[in-house]
This record gives sequence, structure tokens and C-alpha cells, in this order.
Amino acid sequence: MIWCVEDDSGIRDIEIYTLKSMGFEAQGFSDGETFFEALEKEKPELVILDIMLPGEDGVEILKRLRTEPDTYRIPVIMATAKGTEFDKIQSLDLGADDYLVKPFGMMEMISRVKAVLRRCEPEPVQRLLKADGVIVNLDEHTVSVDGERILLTFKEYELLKLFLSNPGLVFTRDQLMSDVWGVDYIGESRTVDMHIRTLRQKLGSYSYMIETVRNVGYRMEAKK
Amino acid sequence: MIWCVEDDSGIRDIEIYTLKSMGFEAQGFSDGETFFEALEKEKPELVILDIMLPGEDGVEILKRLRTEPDTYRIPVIMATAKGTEFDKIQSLDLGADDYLVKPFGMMEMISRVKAVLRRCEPEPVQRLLKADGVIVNLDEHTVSVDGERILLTFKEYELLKLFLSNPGLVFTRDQLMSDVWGVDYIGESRTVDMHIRTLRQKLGSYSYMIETVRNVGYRMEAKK
DNA sequence: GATTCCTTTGATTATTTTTTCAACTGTCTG
DNA sequence: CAGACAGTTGAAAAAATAATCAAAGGAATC
Repeated sequence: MIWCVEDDSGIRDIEIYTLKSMGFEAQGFSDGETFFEALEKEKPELVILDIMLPGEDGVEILKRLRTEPDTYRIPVIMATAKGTEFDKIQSLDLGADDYLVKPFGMMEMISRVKAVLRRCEPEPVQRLLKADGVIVNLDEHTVSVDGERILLTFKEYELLKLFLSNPGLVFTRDQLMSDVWGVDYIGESRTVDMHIRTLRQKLGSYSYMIETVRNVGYRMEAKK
Repeated sequence: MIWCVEDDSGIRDIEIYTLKSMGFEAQGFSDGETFFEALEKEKPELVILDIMLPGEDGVEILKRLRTEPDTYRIPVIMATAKGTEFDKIQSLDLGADDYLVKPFGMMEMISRVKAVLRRCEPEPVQRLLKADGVIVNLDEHTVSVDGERILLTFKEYELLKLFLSNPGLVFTRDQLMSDVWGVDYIGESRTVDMHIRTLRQKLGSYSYMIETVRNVGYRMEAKK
């Protein structure tokens, strides 16, 4: 969610409109008071902050944001008609992430928003496998179905991981055996079937994802 | 270390001089070739990149930086006399972090450098690790549960710290061993179990936070 | 140097997962 | 439609893994 604090409703509307049309969620505020009020409930991903505002001005708001521990990491892009070097330096040194000089093009605004967000997002660390409503988090070793955590045993987890890593591919029982149990494992009777069954049960409404290929083995098919 | 790629030696020298006088380490390059050569040996904290360069131009260099896995996270500020919205958008969308239009003031440059670096530096190490009613104070080296101080042994404390620093992630016994005991420690895996047990006991009603992941290891559940 | 507390370890118990076996169901084929 | 084959189901045995306990070995402290 991106928040624009701007007293000129014309400009504000254009900003919101452009952000939304570029796929961002956006919301506008006309002054610091309503802005801080909303901040109690929710934190935006980024704030575009006009400097010239009635009441508390943008620089004041920025200072306040940077003082509070809850908000000091929120990225802020300042926007103003004052384009002197001093104005820019002041804002940037107070902790703004970027600075837009009015009149600025909407596409420049978008590019700067993207640039700041890009730099702010942490390196992706979580390795995930997804298909339909099923998500496997390899780092947490957890599995969720439609957002609900489900508990899998080790073998079930390994099977699911194998299937999700190779969507669409058929695996014979022997292949599943050697991949999940290890190449030199000796075991015959319906062990794989058994685990497929329990896995299907736990996947609930997504049990259809594990398809039986008669005479061959099993396969994971992601719909949607 | 900040690197400036700029063919005009006059401008380059001023940039370097200003950066150094502001306490940064700085180094200049007159073209892409020497720049990439130096990049083999060392990685800069930030690059100020002129667009108009002999040979490979700044945009090309930026593209190349963003393609290589070794360099794609290096912050880049573009600098150029071309100040049209298109130029800015192009650079920013290619992955630049900021854009300076020549002639730019040296203090603006410093402010933008600071702003970009500020945003790039990782979150300060949290000196207070919290989860549910458990609080670890790294400065005091104390742990409290529901406000009550509890006494942990060294290994217990290190374990808890590791878990709280990585909420949700699973750790195998081997990982716990190498992280808490040291990489080259050789010992039975029962040792870890034992410390997990004592730690759980001391966490009292929060013992559930340390989850056993059968066949894998342990994990601290990231609640709240 | 004695004492205390922390750490480690082996043995034992408890718990969960995995495997097995047999019966069952469905599908395909002649 | 019967028979054979392949997959599914259910329960119970077997195996694997983790938790617990008690006791020995170490490190730090006084």
C-alpha cells in the first residue's frame, strides 16, 4: 500500500490514479493529521510526502516518522515545488529516500517508487514451492493448504516436495522409492501407496493433485 | 568505498574530493573498461555512474551490473546532463537507485549517496528479541518469560538466541551443533536434545514454542 | 583444592512413523 | 459378465526417532 500526503486534491487524485493503474494499492491524505491517524492502524509500504502542507508540513512529518521506532524504516519520497539544492539536501538528510520536484511526470514518480521499493525489499530468503493452494516452505519445513498449516510426516513431506519440484512428471513406484527412501532401500509391498494415501488425505480438497497413472505410478497435476 | 565512473577528469576530481572530505572512501574511473577490471578484485559500496562515456556507456554498464549475480545488488546512482523524464525513467527502470541531473551540487550528491546507503544498510541488529512472552535482551544477556527473569546456561541462551533470530526456520541438529558449539565440534546428537529439554523446561508455559520436526530437527514457531 | 554448576553421555522409556499384510474396490479385457 | 490385475483401505506389527532419566565427566568459581 502506497500513501500520498498532498493537499491539492487534483494532484493527489492523479497520483493515486496513476499508482493504481500501475498495479499499486494507493490511498491519499490531505494533511498530516489524518495521515498519522491512519498510521495507527496500518503501515504503508511507502509514503509520497508533499512538503507544503496546511498545518504540520512535510519536513515535520518526516522528522516525526523517523523518530518513532514503528515507522522509522518506512520509505519516504518527498515531493515539492521548491527545487533548490538546499531543500533537497534538507529532506534527504532528514531521512527521505528520494525527492521529486514539481511539476514531475507521473512516469518518473512510478519509476522512483519502484526504485525505492526495489532497494527496500529484502533479499528473497524463503524458498517456496507452490501449486494451487498448496505451499511448501523449504526453509521452515512447513506445508500449508489454503493458508492452513498441515502437519506431514517426513516421508509425506519428501514425497510432496518431489512432486512439487517436478510438476506434471510421472514417477514410478521404484523411482519414488529410490528418491525418497534412498537408492539401496529394499521394500516392496504397497509402502508407497500407503504414503500417497495419507498424503492425499492431508491435502484434503487438493487430493486430486496427486494423480494415479495406472500401470505406471503417480503424478502431480496442478490445475488453476 | 564509493566509485565514480566519469570521463571528465575535472568533474571526477571534484566528486572524489567531495566524497573524501565527507569521510567516504572514493575512487574514480574514466571508462567502463577500467571499472570492470577493478570490479574483478573488489566490490564498491556504491557506484556513481555517468551516462555519457567513451566506449560502453553508463546505461550499458548498469545493465551489465544488474545481470551479474555478483554485482546486481550494488547500489548505483546515475549522473548525466540529459535530464528528460525519459532518461530518468530508463535508468531507474533498469535498476538504478537514484538519478542526478548535471550540473548537480556536490552537497546534493552527498545527500543522495547517504540516502541510498542508508536504505541499503541492513536493519540494525535487534538488541531485543521477542516472541510471545519471551524476551531476550542481548545487551543485558538476560531472558525473561512473562516479565519474570529466568536463568539460562550459556548453551541454552545461545540456542534460544539462534531460534529467536530466525523465527520459523528449521535447524537440523547438525546446524545447531555447528552454530552453538562451533563448526568443528564432534558430539552426540543427544546433547542437543538434552539442551532443548532443559530450555523447554525453563520456558515453562512457552515450551510449545520450540517445535520438534521429526527426522529433521527443531524450529521456533513464529507466532504474533 | 574443593565445590558447584554445567555439560555430556549411555541406557531406558515413550511416542510417532513406517511398514506389512490381508481384504476390498474398481477397471479393463476377453 | 467373470476373471485378472492394479490400486485403495484398514488395522496392527515393527521400526525409527525423540524424550526422559540418572550418572559421570568437566569447567569455572570461590
